[in-house]
Amino acid sequence: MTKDTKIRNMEEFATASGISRPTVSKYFNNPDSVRASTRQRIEQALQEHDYRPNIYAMNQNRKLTKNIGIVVPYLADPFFAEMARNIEQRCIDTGYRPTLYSAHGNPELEVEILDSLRSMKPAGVLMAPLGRSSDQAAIERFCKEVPTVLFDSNIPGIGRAFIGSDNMQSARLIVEYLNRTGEAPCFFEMKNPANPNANKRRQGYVAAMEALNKTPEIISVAGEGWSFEEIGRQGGTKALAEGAFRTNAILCSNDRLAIGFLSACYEFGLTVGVSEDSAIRVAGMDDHPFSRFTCPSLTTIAQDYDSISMQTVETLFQAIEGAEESHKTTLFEGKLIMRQSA
Amino acid sequence: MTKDTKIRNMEEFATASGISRPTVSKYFNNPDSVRASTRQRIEQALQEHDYRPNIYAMNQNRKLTKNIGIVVPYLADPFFAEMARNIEQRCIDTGYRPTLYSAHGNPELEVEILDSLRSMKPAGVLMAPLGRSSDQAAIERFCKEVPTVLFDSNIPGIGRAFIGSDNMQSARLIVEYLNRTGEAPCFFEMKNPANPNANKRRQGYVAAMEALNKTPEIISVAGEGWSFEEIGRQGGTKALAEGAFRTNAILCSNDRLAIGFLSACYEFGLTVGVSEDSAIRVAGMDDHPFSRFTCPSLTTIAQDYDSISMQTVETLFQAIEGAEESHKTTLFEGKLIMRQSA
DNA sequence: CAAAAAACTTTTCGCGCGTAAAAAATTGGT
DNA sequence: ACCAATTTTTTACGCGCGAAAAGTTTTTTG
Repeated sequence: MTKDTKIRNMEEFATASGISRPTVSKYFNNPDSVRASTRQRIEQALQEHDYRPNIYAMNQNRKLTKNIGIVVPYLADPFFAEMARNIEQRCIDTGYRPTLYSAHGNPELEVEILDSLRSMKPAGVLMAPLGRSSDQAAIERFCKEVPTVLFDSNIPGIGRAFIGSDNMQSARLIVEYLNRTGEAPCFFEMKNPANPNANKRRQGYVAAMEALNKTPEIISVAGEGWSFEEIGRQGGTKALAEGAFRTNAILCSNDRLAIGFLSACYEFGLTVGVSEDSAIRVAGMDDHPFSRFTCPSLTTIAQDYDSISMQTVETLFQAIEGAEESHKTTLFEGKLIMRQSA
Repeated sequence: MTKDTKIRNMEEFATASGISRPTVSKYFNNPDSVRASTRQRIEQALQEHDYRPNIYAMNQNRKLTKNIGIVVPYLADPFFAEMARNIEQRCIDTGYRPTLYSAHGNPELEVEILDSLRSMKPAGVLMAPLGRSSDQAAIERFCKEVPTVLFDSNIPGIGRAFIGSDNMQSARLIVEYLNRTGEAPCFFEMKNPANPNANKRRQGYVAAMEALNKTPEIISVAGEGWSFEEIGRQGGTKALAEGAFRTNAILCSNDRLAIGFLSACYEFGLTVGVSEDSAIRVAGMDDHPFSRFTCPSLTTIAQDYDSISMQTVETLFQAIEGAEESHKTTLFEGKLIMRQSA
């Protein structure tokens, strides 16, 4: 890499590579749009002079930028961190520039992110909304201006598409497993869940229990925000003290809640697990990255991270290219992950 | 909010607000740089017409943008997610636009992020490098072009400043505590730690042990990458099977490793805790967000998240304004968090 | 109240690139 | 080697704003 002549702009770079500036511009817009021989000359000059177009000047006049916004509700939750990593990489591989935003559990920040996003004219946005607390009107307005694909948490009718997990199927799967291997489970959840998946899961639990001719037993605990572990621990402690559980199997609405509940069980002196000498079985949902390492390791339903993220970005790219307005919903099935807790 | 006349650019907005365009421009550059009466008129017009300057046109000509880059090594680690959240908010409050990047444990991606960052001409960058695997030359080059403050993980001599934890002090604190309340601890770590803090912690452990006239016992386990829990679990299982620990107190190099080690203890049938009937005591370092919820809850050393993030952004803003070239290192003391595991 | 200082307006220029239209060059097929 | 199709060059314009200079108004100071 020889950096003899410093390139200041595209004009100079075009001169240095012996190509006209508009053609170079065309190349940066889409390398395949120029003849192979031309592309080679540009790419060779690129190695010699390490020039990069000014992104601000580029995006100022382009009708559509190559930017993709990724919005998640709570980045300190490793589930979303993993998801974001996955999605980011796919965007980069397709030649786009992803930018990651987290609402940090705050609806107002979520709207601010959308405003900020609007002003950077993204080609599209991938968004997992906060859910119940979201400013739905604001999100709807945004989705009308920018092609947006929702994932993880649905807001019916908003955005170009929704990709998520089949919570009904997942709940049925784990309920049937627990019932087959012991007592049918009680359902442990937050009273006012932030995430709409929680409601689907409760419905799935009830449906699955009724199909088995068992009475659903739901324990809803108080708590706001995204500190699910703490809510699970406090609510679990209270519920255990009150003897609220009618069976010895507990299905938690999600893994983070389950992690907190496990902590409550431990403090309560209850041994958790599948084995004969255990007092209680606990299962979660999501296959959170840390669930493998709880004590005991957590039996759960794994969401299909890869499929969800792939489908999410592909759907967005379709929406960017062709202007489909259909609002499809795609759900992926969960897989049973059998570990030691249930 | 009346949106009668659609504002397309600053010219139109200036006309609508009865102020000249350069003054409006000045306002957006720094609201305090215009007279109070003018500011009021602009802000009133802002409410009536909801205009936002084109960020691309803005940044094209500004020598320094209002962008701040935040680079972390691994976002799926809740420690960095928390840190990022904290730092992000502080930047926004100061009127800057932070953008978050994660190297996802990949040194090449880390360099790509730096390249991408360069082309967006940020006012400054806050970076926690990957550590040992980082392309130090590339980072050094970057730091010479853009004011950069390093945090969490130091690369000596690079960047405007480094802000982190006092690992030596932290290690001494926990070693003394463990020694005072039972047997002196063995040190459990990764053989080739990605993060340079690990080395400081080992040094701190050795120094503290020697000060107590005890022989340091270090168990280093194999494993690459950022799957610390899995490395801790596998390495822990192996070490336990081999009877590698000379005392019944184990100090893990960080909480994630400790979480994996706890999992190994559980599978091994060892009861962990401070109580008389426990077989082994386990402690970690970092006060990871999940450490409160392990079984048993993890005794650890808390890093001072708030102080570190505050000092980090303040140092950067000082570096942006005044051109100090001193490269200060600031370390914050850790606090002992006594829980049930040790 | 006059002079000095500060804030504002007007004018003009340029940033680095996208884009469009017309002219010129290259390519491929026969 | 010739014509048509494709690609590239030339030319020209505009995007939305920052910035500098010079003139004008307002505010502050003594």
